[in-house]
Amino acid sequence: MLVQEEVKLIGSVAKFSGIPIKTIRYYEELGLLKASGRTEGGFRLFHSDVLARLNFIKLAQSLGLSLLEIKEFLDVHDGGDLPCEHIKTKLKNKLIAIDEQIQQLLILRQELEGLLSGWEIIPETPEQTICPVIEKNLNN
Amino acid sequence: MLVQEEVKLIGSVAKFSGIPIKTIRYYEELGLLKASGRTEGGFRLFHSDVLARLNFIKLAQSLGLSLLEIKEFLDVHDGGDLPCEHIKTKLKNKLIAIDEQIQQLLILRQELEGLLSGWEIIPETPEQTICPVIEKNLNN
DNA sequence: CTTGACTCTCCAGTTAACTAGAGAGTCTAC
DNA sequence: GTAGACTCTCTAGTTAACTGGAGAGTCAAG
Repeated sequence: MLVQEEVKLIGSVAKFSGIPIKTIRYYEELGLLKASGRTEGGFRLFHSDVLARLNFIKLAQSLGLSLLEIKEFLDVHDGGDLPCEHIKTKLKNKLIAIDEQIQQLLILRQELEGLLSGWEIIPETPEQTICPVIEKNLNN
Repeated sequence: MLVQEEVKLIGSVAKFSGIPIKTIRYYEELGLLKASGRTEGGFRLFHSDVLARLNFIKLAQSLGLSLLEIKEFLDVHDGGDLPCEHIKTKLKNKLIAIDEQIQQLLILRQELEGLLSGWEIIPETPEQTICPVIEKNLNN
């Protein structure tokens, strides 16, 4: 296999992941990340699987998970002997929360689409129309 | 009709909406809310449609909109003569963002479900199994 | 007209998640 | 062996969205 133990400095990781150096260090400080080692002089060394980790963090974060929640999942991944039952419950709750979130997003989506289509109907009324909108959001 | 001009003090609004007094005042300060008036002595008076407004804020917020974004929508609702074209674009972008968010939520949902079902397979292994999980999240 | 619950403003503190800057050391390429 | 780019730690600042407390005024019931 071509799997080479590729090792990167923090700047390189930042570049590849699109996440600022400072943020990476911050994540390390929080325990979301670990450098695989240091150079003689103290520079952090990461191997490239940290990129996947950072991606996961980004994804999870974009979905509204806090860094703390994310850390919990990652800690489990890292094979600590954590209270599995506890985590499992959390996972289940998260699943439910996600379902709710999806439902509400669908609702909002529909509303916004309604508003937009309402707008589209009047294609070129120069400057007269005052946006009639959003009312709908308030009637439920 | 039975529409009575019901007027509430802030404490009552807080109670009905489940939103703390301080937060309501904070929202007013940000311009998300307006009191319909004040008593002689300076107590805020709200009529009850503020509850719908607060609900909308809560919903939108739970979906990841910032108070600023929410304010923009509410401002339009309140009939200011705002740059409609601009808001329209924002709305469209928000729609797209919501779609993406839904997609990613579905992905994460699936992943989490996979993890959970993996767990469920082993119903009663006393204390031996170390959670094998989340790995999947890191392999993409 | 007093008491107790409620509200006011103002100011300061909190949490999460960064972000900026100083001052100093490290690495590498010439 | 030095210049320029990179990295280090440490401290402190920032933004969003609250939250808490002090000190004082208001309201409604008895």
